Amino acid sequence: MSPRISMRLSRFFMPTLKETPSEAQIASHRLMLRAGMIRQSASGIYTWLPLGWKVLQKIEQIVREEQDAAGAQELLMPTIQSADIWRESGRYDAYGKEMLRIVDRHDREMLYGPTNEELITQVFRDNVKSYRELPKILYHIQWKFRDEVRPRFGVMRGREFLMKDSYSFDIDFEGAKRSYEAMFNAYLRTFKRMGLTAIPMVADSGAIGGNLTHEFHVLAETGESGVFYDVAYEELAAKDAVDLEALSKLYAVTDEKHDPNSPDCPPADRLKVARGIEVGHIFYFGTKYSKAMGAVVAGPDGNPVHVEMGSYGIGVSRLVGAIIEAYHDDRGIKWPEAVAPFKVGLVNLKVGDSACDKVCEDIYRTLSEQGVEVLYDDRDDRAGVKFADMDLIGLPWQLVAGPKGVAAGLVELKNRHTGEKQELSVEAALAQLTA
RNA sequence: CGGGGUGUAGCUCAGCCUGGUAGAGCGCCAGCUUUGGGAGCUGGAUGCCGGAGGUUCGAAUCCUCUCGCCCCGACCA
Repeated sequence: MSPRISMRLSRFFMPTLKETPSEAQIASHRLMLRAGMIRQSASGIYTWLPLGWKVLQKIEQIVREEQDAAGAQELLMPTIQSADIWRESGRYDAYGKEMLRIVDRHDREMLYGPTNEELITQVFRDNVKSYRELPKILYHIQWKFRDEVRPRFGVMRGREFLMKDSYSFDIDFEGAKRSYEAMFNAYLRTFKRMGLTAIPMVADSGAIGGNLTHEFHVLAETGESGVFYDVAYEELAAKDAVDLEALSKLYAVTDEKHDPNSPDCPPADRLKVARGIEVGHIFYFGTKYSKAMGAVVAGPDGNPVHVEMGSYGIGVSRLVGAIIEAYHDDRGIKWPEAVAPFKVGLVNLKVGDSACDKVCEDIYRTLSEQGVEVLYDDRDDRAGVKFADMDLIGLPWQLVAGPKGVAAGLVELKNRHTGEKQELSVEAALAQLTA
């Protein structure tokens, strides 16, 4: 069954809000509630309504495609895990109250996974025995739970969140480094496809252990952490083929690691100061888990080798908020086309007027048949309400048909990003939207 | 986990100090008018005033306990 790509607003479950719910502080949270994308179900836990769910799936799909393109293979691990494997790695006690612990009916200790290193290591060690099967990068996109003391900012800092996590397995450090670089590249491509400028920052490896690690921060005025980076980054990142070597030499750090006296720090006129939202984190951690959990393969000489591992996370649900932080104005969201829930919002200004109805129905059918996702506002409502809702939900294109224009054979096409409007024939509008 | 705030209609909030028949705007329903940027008029529905206990003739209002949510900090993808 092919997915329904278009929708009539009169039937679509999209409860928009004119006023801002008092619980929301930042733009993305406010707009997601107002646009009818999410509703909070408990602190830091959200229901994704149809509009939000569509965006989440678009983002997820881009992440998936870039992981696949980088040679990673998708699988799906469960949300609930046994405490046993976490005892093997030693993290069951080390992980604090952020871990949601559960007891089943047989009094077995379980937990809702905050991450999956243990589980993937178990799967790997039970099924891979030879270096010949390496390298491998396995990933899944699954809901995680971390019982944050203080959830906030809507889906940007929820307790339940959707995350893509990949795990690489290599026979030696050189291999692990290649895997790391493959993921590094995939991340740059992934965020770029979503219209985001994501800067890899030198990150503190902290408790995870390892010496290769980067955080990817999306630039947004409302970002939670301050970031400092070399202006040269922007020119390099704008190119299609990213020069990793050059890029990795540039200065880019979060505020807690910023050191103006460091010899690496560029002079003031080349140092950019901005705010960022962390949307990805990659790190190499060597044999930390393979040693603790006995993930061993036979090497070329027949002797057992502990595999070299790395893990690579992307906050998929957080990205929805991050993109809105980067793309909105005081009227609402301005989706980049790649992640927009629909490409076109078709506005019938006078439902019931036979000429308007006919033009809109024709456009709706034609675009849908050509694979263009359309949200058709066929509600019997006032123009102001329709324009306000369209601006709020932020579809990239608004195609407006009203009695005056239709009589002259014209419709209006508005670009949500630029605000630019053009009057043109139906044919010309369709041509532009299907190009 | 420390500090602060808040809970009254679907949403935003008033009422609480000083106890006495539960309110406004928006939204929703019906009708009329209106029709290119969140319309106007008329009529209507909607609340265990977060929960439990207490004081009182009488509690949204005072007291005690409790739960939820939000903000600041510490923590985090």
